[in-house]
Amino acid sequence: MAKAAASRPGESHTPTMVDVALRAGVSTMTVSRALKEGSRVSKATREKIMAAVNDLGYVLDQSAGSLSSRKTGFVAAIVPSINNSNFADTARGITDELESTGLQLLLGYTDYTVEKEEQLIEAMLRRRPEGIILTGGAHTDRARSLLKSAGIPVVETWELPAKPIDQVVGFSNEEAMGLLVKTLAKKGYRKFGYIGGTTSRDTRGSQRREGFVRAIEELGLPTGRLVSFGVPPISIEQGGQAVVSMLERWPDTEAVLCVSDLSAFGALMECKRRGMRVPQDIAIAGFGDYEVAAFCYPGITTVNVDCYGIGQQATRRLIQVIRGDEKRHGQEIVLTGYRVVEREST
Amino acid sequence: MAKAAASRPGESHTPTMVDVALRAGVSTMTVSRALKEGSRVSKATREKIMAAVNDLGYVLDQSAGSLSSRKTGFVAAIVPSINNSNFADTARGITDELESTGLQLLLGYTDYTVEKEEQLIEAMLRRRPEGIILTGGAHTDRARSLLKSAGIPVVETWELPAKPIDQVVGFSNEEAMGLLVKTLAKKGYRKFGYIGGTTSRDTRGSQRREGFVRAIEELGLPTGRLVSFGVPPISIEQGGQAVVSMLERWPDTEAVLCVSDLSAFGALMECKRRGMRVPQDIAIAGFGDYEVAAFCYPGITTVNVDCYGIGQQATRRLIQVIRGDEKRHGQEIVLTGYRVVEREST
DNA sequence: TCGCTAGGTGATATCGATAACATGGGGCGC
DNA sequence: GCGCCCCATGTTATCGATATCACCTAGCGA
Repeated sequence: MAKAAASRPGESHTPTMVDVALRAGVSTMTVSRALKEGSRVSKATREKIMAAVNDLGYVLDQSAGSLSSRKTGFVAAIVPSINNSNFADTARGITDELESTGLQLLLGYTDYTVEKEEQLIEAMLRRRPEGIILTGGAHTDRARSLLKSAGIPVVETWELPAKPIDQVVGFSNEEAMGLLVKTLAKKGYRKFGYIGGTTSRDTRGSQRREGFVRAIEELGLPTGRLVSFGVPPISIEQGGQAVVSMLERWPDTEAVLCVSDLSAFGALMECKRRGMRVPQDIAIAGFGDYEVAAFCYPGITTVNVDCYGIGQQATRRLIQVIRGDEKRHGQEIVLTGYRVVEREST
Repeated sequence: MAKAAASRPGESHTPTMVDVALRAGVSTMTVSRALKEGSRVSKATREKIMAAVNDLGYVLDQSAGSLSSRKTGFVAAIVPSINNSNFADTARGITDELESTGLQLLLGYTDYTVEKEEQLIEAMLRRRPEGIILTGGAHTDRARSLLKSAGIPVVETWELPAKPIDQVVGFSNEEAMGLLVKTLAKKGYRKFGYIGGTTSRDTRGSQRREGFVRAIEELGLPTGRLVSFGVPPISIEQGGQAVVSMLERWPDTEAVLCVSDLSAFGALMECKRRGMRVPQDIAIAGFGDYEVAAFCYPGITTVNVDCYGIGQQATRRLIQVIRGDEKRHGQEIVLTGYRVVEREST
């Protein structure tokens, strides 16, 4: 009766499945089945087991379960920052979509650097997730190689990487920003300025800038009005400072496009503070359709991207592969929609 | 040599520690030690092992490690919503503080309901976290009992629960809102209104309302101007709608206090949209010191609470107990600071 | 009546790592 | 020169669950 020692009365330890099995008078295998839905255990037995579980306050140990079943039930997701509401929305899309599946999320933030991303990927792979969702297509070589040998489905999001690792759920930031430029050009604006961060750390930001530059060139409009300000992610405050610098250098700028709604909002508030009329004196537009852009006054023209849907769809793709519903046909790409939302600021 | 079968050439499987050990010509125990810093392995051996690790692309399996060491390296944290920047800041405080410790975060959202919290607690306890951080002091009985029998340190945050489970890192929402009222009363405002959500789901919101009501009574000011609007968390948009309803019912209201900066911002923008002057026609204040409150125009008077610090300190308390640096003396309470930040809106 | 099927349950062997103890070889003090 | 101790490493026994296969008992058709 060596095993029974585990349930020696008076000993206070976290109960295991053996304790439950002994108390219910069944084998651990039956307990295991009773606790997993969809397996065949007679009603009477299941009730006995549930009673024992409640009496003992037993909680299944998934670490142990993962080891023998070789399935951890984890999904990893890596976003640049959770303090950015666009990515927080994506994270929520992921979480909501995972909820019914019993999979659990491991979430990490890169602070917009590929080095931190690599560290996170390595740390998370130690937990043997069954799939992983990344933001963007920029990764270190080592990260790529780690992911490759992990042998799990990978979904890159929020961009359309030139060299996808596996699946992609995203959109072209370049095109989206180009569409915004064209929409505003149609309204008659001619002298466009752009506000973004200084480095290429934020690849989506860089792509938007490229989209801006290219669209301006295609339309034959005055070029070169680019203000870089601050390390990405560029904040509300920096948006305000950047617009000042824009107006000092190019006072006749008619429309300012910003890398995100946060900087656009900062720019807008700074202009209001200085008594400028928006859009009469200057038009302002952002990117991302943050809540603040919709409800501030004047409302900010922006590009709505389906943040929540990106998370949701990325997760669905992952689940399909994990559940084996689908043969893997690599490098599948899901395009998510975007649309320009015109508001009072332009 | 049965074990050697695991490294049979040509077989493609995820390498285990046995594979590394064989390749490096040492035992798995030595590999295990080499991969854990702070254990004594000779330099030569460690290099051989690292070479084997790199050759094979080996990644440690922590599920297995957790099982034998009986330490999972997980810390669980449960917040109402990650889409609220106050809680996102707390989450970041937790993450940052965990970074150097090798502990990994399991993050979950309750959507402001105790039922969902209970589910999350149960799901997370299956992963055997070494500690858990909760938001607030409202929990179901079952949640309390699950936590008790889990035998891990618990930190409740963001409030001062009447009946703490274990440790607490937070502040009195009631007092903080009271301080805001008193500060504004000192400036001469007399007719105060309050905007908050409709239900008690958001316990911090309820506490702030109580703090408001009590302060108004203590000061002998006109009472009763309370507008409840929307299911918590109340959004920017709802703040705008609520202020309209406030002004319809009590047009002579001098100062409107909102449960959070988001609703305050919505109220402010709605007033601007209607051409009202803030603070001359109406003063507006919020709670939480969100980024938007600092940089909108006019800036919103608010109560700054140390969101990031709450996460940081909660994590520190947890780590101290986990690391055993400290004997447990239950129900320790850490008060975090708050301060009124006066801006242009009042 | 027999055998066959299927549902319910149990016995055993792992999953991949680490704790705990065992071992062996050198350095150092007296 | 002897003995002790410490460092580096190996051996063995788990950690707590589940996959797999075996087994048993009804129920049912031929």
